Amino acid sequence: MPELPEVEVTRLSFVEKISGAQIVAVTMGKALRWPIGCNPSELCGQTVTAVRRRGKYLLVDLSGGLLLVHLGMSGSLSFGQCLSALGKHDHFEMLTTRGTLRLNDPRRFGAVVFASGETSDTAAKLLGRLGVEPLGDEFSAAVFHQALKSKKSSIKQVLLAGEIVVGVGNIYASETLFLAGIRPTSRACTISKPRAASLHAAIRLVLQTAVARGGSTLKNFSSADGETGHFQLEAAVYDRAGLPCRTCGAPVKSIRQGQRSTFFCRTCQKP
DNA sequence: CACGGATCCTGATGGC
DNA sequence: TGCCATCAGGATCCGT
Repeated sequence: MPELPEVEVTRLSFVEKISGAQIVAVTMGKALRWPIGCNPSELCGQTVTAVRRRGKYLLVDLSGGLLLVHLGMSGSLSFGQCLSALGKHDHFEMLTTRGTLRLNDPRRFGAVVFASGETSDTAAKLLGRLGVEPLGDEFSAAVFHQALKSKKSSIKQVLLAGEIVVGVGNIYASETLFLAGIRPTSRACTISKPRAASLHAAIRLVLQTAVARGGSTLKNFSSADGETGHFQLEAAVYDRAGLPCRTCGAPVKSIRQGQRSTFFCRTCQKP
């Protein structure tokens, strides 16, 4: 499931294998979030030239356009020699000369959209408002702090919105704010420069570590309970309501912000 | 225009 | 066991 690190790890898992492949057939299952925006047969004969990532979107470059793939809340991609029939939640399948790309997405919040080019209206509508890449050079502490000044809503909501920086999902929003010692309810515009710098560092550290770990999310780690050899990646606050803060022992608080759960420590995270 | 809330959909889980 | 309510890692759209 799809936080930025998992999207990136998914990309890395098949980009080399699929690049150069020619599309042979495309099959659609039930409707995803948006229509694909072309006749699937138009994809046949096109060549996959690359697979890139922008935020949580995968950009599958074709000889005659590109496919924007989003995994939503519950989507996952597989690439290989698919011999089995389409499953109940397989809603997109692309047979190529090098293997088959499949999207499995029970909740169908994901999408596969064809765009004629990266600057087309279709692509611009989906990618145009995205903030900077958290692991790229453009994401500096100074620019981050400056951007936060213009946002009146809570810092947690600002992180989730992805208009300043992409890739911080609901889990990592709580975790990075804990690492930075910032209360999730603080208005973004009130965050001082040194605190913005702490948050900037926390975002890069957490996302970098997750990518290096193969995209495994904190959620998956905590549900893989029992003897973990991966203690260092256990959530500090996420999904730990009422449990003792790992730093100070105070019970972790749970609130809701914009219909999403937020977890934090009242002692360690200052407004 | 910036913000907060409703919304898309299915499945897992917990209370009664 | 079943039935119902609630919640789930996302992001757009709509009303104020």
